[in-house]
Amino acid sequence: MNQTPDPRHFSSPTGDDCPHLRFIERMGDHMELEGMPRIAGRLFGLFLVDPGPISFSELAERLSISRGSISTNTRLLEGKGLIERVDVPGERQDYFRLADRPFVNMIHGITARMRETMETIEADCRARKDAGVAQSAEAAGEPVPGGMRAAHEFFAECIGTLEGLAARLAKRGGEVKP
Amino acid sequence: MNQTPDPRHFSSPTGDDCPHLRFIERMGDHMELEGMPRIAGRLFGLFLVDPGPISFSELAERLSISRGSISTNTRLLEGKGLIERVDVPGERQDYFRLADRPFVNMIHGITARMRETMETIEADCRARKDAGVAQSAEAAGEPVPGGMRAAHEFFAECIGTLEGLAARLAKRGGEVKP
DNA sequence: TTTTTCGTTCAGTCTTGATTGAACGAAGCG
DNA sequence: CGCTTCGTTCAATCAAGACTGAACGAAAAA
Repeated sequence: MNQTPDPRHFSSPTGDDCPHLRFIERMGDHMELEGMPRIAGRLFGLFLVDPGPISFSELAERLSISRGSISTNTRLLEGKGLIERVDVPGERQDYFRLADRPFVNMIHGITARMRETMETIEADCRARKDAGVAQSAEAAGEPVPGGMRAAHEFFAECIGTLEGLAARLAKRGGEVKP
Repeated sequence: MNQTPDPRHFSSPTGDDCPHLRFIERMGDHMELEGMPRIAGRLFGLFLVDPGPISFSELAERLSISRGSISTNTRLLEGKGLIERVDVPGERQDYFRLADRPFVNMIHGITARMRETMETIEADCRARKDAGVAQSAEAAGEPVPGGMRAAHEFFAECIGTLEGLAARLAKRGGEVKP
């Protein structure tokens, strides 16, 4: 089955020479790099190009993706706050559109992952202190290795900085205007 | 073969109840989440706990990892500027230690990926403009979809913010003190 | 009611990439 | 020179997860 979006709605059969399709694939690549299914990235890319409400089955057609994958990945993107499910009066199908502030929400997703990691590091540091010392040779004098402290500080700093960026983006508007 | 680090150097056979080992596994998880091999993450975690020069074969022993994987992943981390290969006089083996400013370099790696994506988006935008219009229906009035512009702006903003953070960390010291 | 059209779920397939282990060349040591 | 000990490379294995397609239940339409 064809892996590239249905070119019927665009201009090029391959997609390599159409900025729209290239952009969509690019978001797929990038998202995949970030550890997300490629299809989710392509969906997001499509919505960036065409934010208007798009029906469930039209998504499947335009991207040549099985309905199963559409269901899974739209729910994934919905959970991350990147797209929204909207009711279209008189229509039985589900419709989706780009969320209000997709990029702001994307940042929140990233910081959430970081915060989770950071908190387990904190727990490890506490456990390390509580457990006393003298269990392993190389930690005799210093309860918490400098690297662990540095890692914790790094995550804290990152989270703060990114949420600052999110707040700035949100204030400036943040939503994607067509 | 055992998947957990060799507990001989620590205190617990499972690693679940030793902050050091938990931390190492945690970094493995996090790095894997970020799309990097888990082993690379565990290596990095080990160096955060024990930054001192560690020999090639000791890495294999302590983490119960094949020499092939050590070779591959140390080179990966080296390329990312997270660890360094150091010469230990009189020793035939390769030794590694934590890089000077691992987290600063980590940020640069992230921004590099983002910049790459951003630049291809820029190219798409230019191509979209140059190609004139009137090729697809939904882009008749507006050359570049708002979502593409927003995505580009987002990446630019992210890169700027993160490099600002990197600069701040570098100035503040940035290196991990033992 | 029956029929059709939805979206979801899940078992199965398939792709991708990590990991290993053996083979190899280089380089110090005897 | 052999012999050993390195680190690298590569084919083969293995595992994780994406993706599909069919089966399913719900709900509108007829």
